[in-house]
Amino acid sequence: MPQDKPAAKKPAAPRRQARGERRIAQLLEAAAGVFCRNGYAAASTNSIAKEAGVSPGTLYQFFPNKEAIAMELGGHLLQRAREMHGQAFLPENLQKPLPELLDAVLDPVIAFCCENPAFWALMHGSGVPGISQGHEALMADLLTRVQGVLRTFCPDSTPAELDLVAHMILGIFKSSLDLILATEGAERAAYVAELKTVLLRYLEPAFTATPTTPATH
Amino acid sequence: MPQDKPAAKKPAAPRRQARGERRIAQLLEAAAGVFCRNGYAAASTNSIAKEAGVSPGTLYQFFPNKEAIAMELGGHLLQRAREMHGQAFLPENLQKPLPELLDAVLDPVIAFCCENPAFWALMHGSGVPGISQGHEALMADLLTRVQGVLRTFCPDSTPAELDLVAHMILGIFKSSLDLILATEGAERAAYVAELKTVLLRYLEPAFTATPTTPATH
Amino acid sequence: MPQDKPAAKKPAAPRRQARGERRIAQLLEAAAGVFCRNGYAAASTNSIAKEAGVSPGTLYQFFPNKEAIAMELGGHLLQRAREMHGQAFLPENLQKPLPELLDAVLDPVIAFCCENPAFWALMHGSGVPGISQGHEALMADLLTRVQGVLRTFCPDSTPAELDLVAHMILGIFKSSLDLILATEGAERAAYVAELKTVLLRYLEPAFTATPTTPATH
Amino acid sequence: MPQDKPAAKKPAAPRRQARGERRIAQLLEAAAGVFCRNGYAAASTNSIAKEAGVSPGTLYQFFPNKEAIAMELGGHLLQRAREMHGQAFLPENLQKPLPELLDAVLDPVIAFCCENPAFWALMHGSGVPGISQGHEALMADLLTRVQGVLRTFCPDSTPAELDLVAHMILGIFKSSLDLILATEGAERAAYVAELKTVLLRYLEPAFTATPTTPATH
DNA sequence: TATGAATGAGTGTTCATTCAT
DNA sequence: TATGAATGAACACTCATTCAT
Repeated sequence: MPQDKPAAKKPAAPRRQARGERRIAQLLEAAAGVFCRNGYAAASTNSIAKEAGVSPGTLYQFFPNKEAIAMELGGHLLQRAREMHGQAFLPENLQKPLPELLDAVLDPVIAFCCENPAFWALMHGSGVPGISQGHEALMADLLTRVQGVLRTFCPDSTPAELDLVAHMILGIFKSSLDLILATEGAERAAYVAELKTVLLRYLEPAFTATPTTPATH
Repeated sequence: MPQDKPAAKKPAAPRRQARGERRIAQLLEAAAGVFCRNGYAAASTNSIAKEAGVSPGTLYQFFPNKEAIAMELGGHLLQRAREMHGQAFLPENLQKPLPELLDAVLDPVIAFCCENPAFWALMHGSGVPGISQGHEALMADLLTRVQGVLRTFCPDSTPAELDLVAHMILGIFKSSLDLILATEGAERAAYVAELKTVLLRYLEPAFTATPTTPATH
Repeated sequence: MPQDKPAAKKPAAPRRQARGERRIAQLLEAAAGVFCRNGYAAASTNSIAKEAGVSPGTLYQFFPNKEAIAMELGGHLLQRAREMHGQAFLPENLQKPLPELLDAVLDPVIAFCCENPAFWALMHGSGVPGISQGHEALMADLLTRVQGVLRTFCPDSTPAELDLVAHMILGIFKSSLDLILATEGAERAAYVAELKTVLLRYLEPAFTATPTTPATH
Repeated sequence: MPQDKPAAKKPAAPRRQARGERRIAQLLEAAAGVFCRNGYAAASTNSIAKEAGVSPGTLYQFFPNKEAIAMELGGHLLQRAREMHGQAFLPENLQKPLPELLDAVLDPVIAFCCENPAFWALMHGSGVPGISQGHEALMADLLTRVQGVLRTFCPDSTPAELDLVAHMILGIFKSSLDLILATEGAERAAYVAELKTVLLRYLEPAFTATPTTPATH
């Protein structure tokens, strides 16, 4: 994909685009704030423009419509989330015992969500098809990765079983994330720990049953 | 004045209201459908009226405003949900061993939510103060009940611990419900079973620790 | 006009119509109240029906539309007002000296307006063409009568002068009536007296200049 | 920062607003017309927008709601009316003999009302609280001023008498204004003259009784 | 006849989007 | 490029009027 990012060294007109890039970042930041506070549906493009300190017309110079803003924002975050998952699910992590594995996988993802609350706001019911698709793609990706991990420990499980368990894990993770994002400090840390406890206890039987003898539940 | 309102068999006036009652039911059903599909905010009163096959004016003959529709719908369901919880948490259930306890508590609640998908749609971010309050009250009630159960098994836990665990349980339940409601038939049953597995494994250590005489609070 | 009023002695079906007459009176009374409180424009037919204790459909069985209610009400009152004027402007009154003439003419009209506040409410800006016409006809009638009185005292005045003075008199009367209707008891009486003072002083020069030598202002 | 807002000659930004200012004037003019023709209540914002030749949305870019339009219109006019009263009731005017005093006070007020017919339309039953308050404040102010004038000429009157007479004067003025605004040219002039005659004759007795040293309140 | 449910055009207002400058 | 005025379809809601019973 050679035309994906202009390689940072084209001498022609990058100065012109610099302002545009800044504007876009400005607008996306404003959008993140407004989406976070009001949710996607209740966020008006005019209010995003105002938050960004520009006129509505300017906003539409960079984004064809409201959905595109959410897409761009969500896309960025999804991209970064995907990268994070790539790191979290490195083979070296997957060979650790379960508790360490959970730490290695969960901690960066939780940190990312805490630092980018708009991500979570957008993922939850933006109603934007593109976002939902992206979210679902991300979820599918995560699902695949989780299934991969599970498979290494329970190689005899049927795909349906793996899918089921992976969905449950993600569900537990998401609901815990709600609690985590709604709290701070020690309480937040307690929820993080509790999430790990839940997953540990849920998965322990399968994992400790020796990699050879997968648990059939 | 014995003929004022005594004849328990609908003497004269209610005949007129019969059509109205039917309309109200019709409108609530239509609203449930639209709320389910689009969420509360994106549901327009005109679309609800159209779905019910009546004109917007008719809708407003029975409901003073959009919020009232949600309140009526959500109120009924909240009420029934509360009743359900009352039955699910009967003392006789609470003395069963954990697996049976989970069955006794979860099954009716899950069944209720499956039969009333609009309930779940309304509870999630309707933005209607009355509904949100009702939902929070319901959640607080559930939380208290769950904590009560936990306390009988883990009488030494601190209130903060009980609160934490109760929140996690509810979170797990809610996220699983999303999966349950999104599926059908065997898959749904599998999710239900898996939810119980998760909770069982999560709570087993605490419950088996002290099968002592349950505290009566 | 033989079919105008059924002559009170037709044996056929007057019983049937009796209820209708009562309904009409009921509705008109309710309308008078609502018009008085809210004005014509802000009065809804439904609220009139409710005030009368009947359904909207019933109202429309007797009146083709909202305007007709105002017309009927205004018509009745206009009719009675006209009759009152007939009595107030009896020749015997017109020959009295000015103070007594003012008493004779003003007192019954003021009394009528105090007893029928809806009359005044309707006359002022109902916006109903028919009412406005009736009101204007009444005013024209009054104007003519006042001009007639003026002419007997100032026979040399031009029609334009008479018209001018008559309009002023009516204007003064109407604005005073607002004050009179807005007050009660002694204060109201004071306003009545003051109105007479104003008119007395305004008209005295013309009236006392002997009937033969009309004042030229 | 000397270039922040010093260059008293419209540096850059206000060019943009020029069109807006014109639109506001246009909309206010349209509103004045519609209010005049139909009254405030019956004037729809859409009809105002249409009269101004713009879309409803444009109207709402400059006014938050219908009431604000009336407030803007009425507020300006009330302000100017108050200023006019200030000039009309200058001490130098109040020491003139009654006929000149009436000219000095009435002429500018009448002229103002003739030039701004919307003022009168709005003052009469707009139902807008802000306007009604402003109108009542204006009337109270006028009342006080009139009472002040009266007191200088009739220092022995009781407050109740002054109030009564002042109310009558205002009432006469208002009803005459209706006639004045409903006519034009010579007829209008005749009504103006007649109004002065009425007030002159009404007040003469009191004023000629004691042309003593005016009280300074 | 009387009811009250039903209608639908209309109201004030919002907001994603476009356009003239 | 950036502005902010302009658009118009849509929304929540009202009310004079009609209709089925």
